[in-house]
Amino acid sequence: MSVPCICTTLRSASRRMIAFYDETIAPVGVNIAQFSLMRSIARVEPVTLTALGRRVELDRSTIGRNVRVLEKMGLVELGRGEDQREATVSLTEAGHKVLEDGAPLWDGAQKSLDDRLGVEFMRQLHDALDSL
Amino acid sequence: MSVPCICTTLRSASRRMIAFYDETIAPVGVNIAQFSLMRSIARVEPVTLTALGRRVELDRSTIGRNVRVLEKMGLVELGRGEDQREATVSLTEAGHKVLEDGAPLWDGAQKSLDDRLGVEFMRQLHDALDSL
DNA sequence: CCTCATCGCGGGCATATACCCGCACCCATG
DNA sequence: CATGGGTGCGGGTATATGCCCGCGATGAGG
Repeated sequence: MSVPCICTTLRSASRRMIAFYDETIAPVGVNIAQFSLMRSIARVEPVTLTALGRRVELDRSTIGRNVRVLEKMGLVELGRGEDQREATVSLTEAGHKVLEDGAPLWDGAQKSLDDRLGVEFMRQLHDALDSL
Repeated sequence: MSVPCICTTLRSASRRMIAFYDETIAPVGVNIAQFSLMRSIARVEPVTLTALGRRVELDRSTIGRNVRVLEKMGLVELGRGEDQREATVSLTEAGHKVLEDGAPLWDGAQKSLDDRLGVEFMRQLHDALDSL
């Protein structure tokens, strides 16, 4: 009866981890969701909102809104694809700089978790979460 | 380099699991966050917002807002504690009914995951997430 | 009995996220 | 070349969540 469902446990763990990573990455001025999205953009820029959404498994409208916040921060710029319907996103120089500066912080967070819980454990957890 | 951090993986898994549970529990008219919160309330009602927040590790203001949504839905009712500052929450009859009706759905979701991934795997995953 | 630090809340602000609607654009078919 | 189905987006709506500020209630000291 008192056993919470895996969903609740997962949500809770997710919130804790987000807080941890947000704090870690804060010095460069973005949160982990933004940093993560920017990393995804960097891999395929320029990319349309829909394509990006499919890659990161987020609703297109979510991508659109999150990207607009990054645009206001001057970290990404929007453009037009050949297809006039498409809106494309690319990182600005400032955006690339944020990724560069954030990388060591991000690595540090990852490493501190690996140290605390073990690389093998983290790898297995990673695989387990992907299989859900 | 292409290895996403555990945080991203966790957030992604969390979103998928929320979608799955939301769909499962939808017939009773609430989402998994609300259902989960109501289960927590049921265990200790009546309870103050702050105390509830501490129990479920959510910010008090988040609790307040989420509870107000449930109140508008007629599933919980707010009251005053002896301490005039305190706002207390309890489930209404309708609220208890939702928990009752939702329980088998919730169990079904849990079971389908256990069947697909194995009880032992789920237990380990659960423990792993709690340790984060 | 009167401060003053503390505590509990509501409300403001910002982001993340999903779903739905309507508009504009593209292209294959007739 | 005209039309209609499909596609990409923006905007509206709603929930979840955190942080911060200010107000009112409490209670420990003086």
